[in-house]
Amino acid sequence: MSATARVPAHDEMPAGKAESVLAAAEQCFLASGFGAVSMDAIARAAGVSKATVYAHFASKEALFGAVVTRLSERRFGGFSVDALDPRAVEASLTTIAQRFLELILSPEAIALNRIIIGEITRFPVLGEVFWAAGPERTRAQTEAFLGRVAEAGALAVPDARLAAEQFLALARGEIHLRHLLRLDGDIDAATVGGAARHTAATFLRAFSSG
Amino acid sequence: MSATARVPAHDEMPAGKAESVLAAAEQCFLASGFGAVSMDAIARAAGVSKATVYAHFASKEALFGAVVTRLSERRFGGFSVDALDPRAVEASLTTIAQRFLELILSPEAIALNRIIIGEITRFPVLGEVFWAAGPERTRAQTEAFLGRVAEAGALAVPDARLAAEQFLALARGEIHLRHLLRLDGDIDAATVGGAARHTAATFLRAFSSG
DNA sequence: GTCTATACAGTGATAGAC
DNA sequence: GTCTATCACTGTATAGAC
Repeated sequence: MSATARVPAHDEMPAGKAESVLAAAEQCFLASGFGAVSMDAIARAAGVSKATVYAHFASKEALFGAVVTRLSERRFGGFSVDALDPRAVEASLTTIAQRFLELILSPEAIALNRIIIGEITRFPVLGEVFWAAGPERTRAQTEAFLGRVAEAGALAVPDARLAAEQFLALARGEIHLRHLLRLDGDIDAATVGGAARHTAATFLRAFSSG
Repeated sequence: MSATARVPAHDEMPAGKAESVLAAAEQCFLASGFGAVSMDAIARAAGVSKATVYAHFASKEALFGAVVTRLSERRFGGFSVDALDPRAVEASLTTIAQRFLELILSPEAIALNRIIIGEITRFPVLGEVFWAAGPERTRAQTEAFLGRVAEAGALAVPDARLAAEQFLALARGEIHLRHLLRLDGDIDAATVGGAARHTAATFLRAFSSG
């Protein structure tokens, strides 16, 4: 055995060791959850010693919280439907459903959702963090869009918030739970497109102004 | 079954220690998940020694699998909508949505769902067990009911399977995820009733035969 | 701050007496 | 089958050198 220190291959970011610990912890936790990952494994993946990990994060729980919070905000922060045309109702609704499905069915989002749900008893606050970054944001965006649609007179939407919840529930369908349970493989573009069209069609029938 | 009047010393465990281990493990796993529960804690809760636990279950994993399988089937086996009238569409759909919500939002079902999702990476087969006992069963029941409704001409349902999925997705809404994330307290009868009525009303607008 | 080495508690699982 | 006592191992967290 050589005494030379092993340098991790993809440590190209000059953001310091704290960042590399955080990145390594992200990958480990997403892959295996909280309980199955040891601080040794995280330190090894980050290319630092365990003492260095503890120099930046007080405990495994604190590190987990930091990882989940950052991941939630980074993952769902980009969802926006501001640019869609409220007069092309069916096309825009189909696009919203498709973007929503691609977001929540992405491997990273599914893995994040799994570990939060699984550890919610131990980390109750993470539920609120995740909700604010994810479902709350997508719902608010959709609600605002439906408000613009109603203003344009293209649909009859007496309660935009309820309608947005129902639209997203329809889009989520049973696919989301099937992915959480590992019953379906990776996302298929055709399947997502079909689900998005079914969602928009059913929603339109229920809320058409005629 | 003997006719002799032989009174056991303790009425607490009429079904033997294997059953009491299973019952204790159910409570422990539901309360804290897989990783946070030790075999010592289960043995203590069952009132037996750890060696007795291992005399009946080969490993912690095997015990966990037995618990989850039994719980899934016991919990969701009773869901049936055979007795509902397909001509009283709105009332029957509201009842289905209400029963469905009461089932999936019950504390036991939520806790079961949590630990399965959280440990699905370690126990992939449990996803199939849970799906067959829960979502698959409720969907098949609802689909059969919608088939009878379409036969009676009360609704236009070209694809009963898709319609059943959409109906249950609408019923699940965002409440289910909020409960999984511990964001809502125990179920409120008025809230469930309201959600069930909204579900039935929206579904009826989308699938009315007129 | 970062490393090596280690303290200390807790875990799953088993041996042997009864 | 059931118990008590114990094993081998892994985990988190820390002490002390540099």
